[in-house]
Amino acid sequence: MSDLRETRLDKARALEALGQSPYALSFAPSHRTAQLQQAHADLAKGEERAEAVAVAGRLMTRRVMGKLAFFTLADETGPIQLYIDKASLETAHPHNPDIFSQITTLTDAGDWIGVHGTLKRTDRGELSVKVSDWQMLSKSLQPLPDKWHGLADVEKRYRQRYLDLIVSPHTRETFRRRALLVSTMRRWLDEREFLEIETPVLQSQAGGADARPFATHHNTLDLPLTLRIATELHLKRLVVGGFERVYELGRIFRNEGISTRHNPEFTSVEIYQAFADYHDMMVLTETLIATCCQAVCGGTVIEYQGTSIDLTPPWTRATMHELVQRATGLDFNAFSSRAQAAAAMQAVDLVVPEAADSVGRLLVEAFEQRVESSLIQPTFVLDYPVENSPLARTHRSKPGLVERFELFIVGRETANAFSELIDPVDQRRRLEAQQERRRAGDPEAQTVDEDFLHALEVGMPPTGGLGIGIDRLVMLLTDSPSIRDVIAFPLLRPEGRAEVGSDAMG
RNA sequence: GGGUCGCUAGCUCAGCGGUAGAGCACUCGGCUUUUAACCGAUUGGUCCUGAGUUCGAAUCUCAGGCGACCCA
Repeated sequence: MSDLRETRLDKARALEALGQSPYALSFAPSHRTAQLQQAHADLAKGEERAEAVAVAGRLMTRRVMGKLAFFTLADETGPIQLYIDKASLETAHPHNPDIFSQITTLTDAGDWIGVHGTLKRTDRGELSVKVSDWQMLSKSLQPLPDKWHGLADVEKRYRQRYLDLIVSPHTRETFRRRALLVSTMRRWLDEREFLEIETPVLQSQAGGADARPFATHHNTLDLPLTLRIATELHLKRLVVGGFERVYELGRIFRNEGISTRHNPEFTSVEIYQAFADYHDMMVLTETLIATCCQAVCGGTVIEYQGTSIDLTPPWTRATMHELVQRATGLDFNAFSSRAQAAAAMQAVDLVVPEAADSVGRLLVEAFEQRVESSLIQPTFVLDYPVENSPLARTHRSKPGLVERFELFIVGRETANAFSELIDPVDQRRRLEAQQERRRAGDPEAQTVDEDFLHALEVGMPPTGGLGIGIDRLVMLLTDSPSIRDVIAFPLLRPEGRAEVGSDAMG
């Protein structure tokens, strides 16, 4: 409503007329509110303490009653009450008899203000700053959302996240936890001598995952480019170069659908450790995630959407074959042809998609249909079919499989790791098979990256590699049902307002 | 891509074929211990957009927009 805005602009002009800018340059708080609450917890009801303090924050509520007013001021650490007494304010400002009416009429909920004063715990027990002076720091021209109900409109919470953050403590806590998780993870890796090295986001050839990329273009070079869909192939080049422990925690872009578990840009960490295999990476994964959980949640047993999740290592390890057999009764080791596997699947009411053109791919289908969503407690699923995993090393003892695991928690894929494929000849064969699938019409199949293959020919040590989806981990540790709850600014369709072109239809 | 639901005042919502409503916020008046302050008065609308049905549409129908959830 422009009336509300106009009223507030009038107040800003009134401040200027008084010689006070509605947009201050700076302010020097002596404390944050949480410090004061803690330091003066011993102050008794009705008592005052003459310590001079300065606090700054956003006005959240205002209660004016004649010659006394109570405001709630919140800084990032939380709220504190302002006790504004007309008589004592006037005593402190003998040359400005209007100071009380100025602070009560020129401020609104949403303004940033700074105050000086002393401490007082009111008769009702609320620690307050008894205000002796005040200053507008930034005049707000827009009303805050409903102070009691907050922002219920989910769309508005995502589109105007700043409002959501102002009124929703839970949202603020989610992003604090996200930051803590990321910093804990980096510290843990840094302490173990993993080097974080940044690899290119803009690439002439996207690789390292089965996914469709975003396309863009470099003008000066007149070069088509894509945004990365994984960091894998470049981090492996760094291992070839002699860095034995590397990682990168950063943004990945995949041109795919949007859902409660998918955002087109998301954050992953990929970690590579020379001389390690996928068993080592399992230990690393459960230790790292348990460490982060401990730091973020204060323990390793947490609640997610009403279900208790125990992240205390060690976690369950089971092969995909075992899990599928347990869930369906089908032993995929016994099938010698796709037709045989497909018939067996149909006999137990499993869907057999055309695109799943091998026993291995059907095994993955059966897993996704009957097992995945039931893996609530953390579970390492081991030993995937080779045709689904072109960058993983073939299994040391099981033909047709690779040394790969995926980690599932609350039915969601949360991490993915291999004993990396370092044999350049085998790698070329696998990528060429992918290229063939791509030609046959699979837009997610991988391409042959000649420079990557050259790097492998130069020589890569045996290496364990791991990728963890940070957003899904944050969802788990913040009890968030949607990925949009853990991404500050999730991708949304632009709000469509009546377009000029549509008028022509009238 | 399919299905279900939603969109009404700045915010939270009611109204479901017959004058557009409430609480909070805003504005004005009162109030020196409030904390969802209270009491009184006022103000505030492209009922998401467009078309249709109807004497009459926020309400019914169709199309579109945006979103949420479920399914693929």
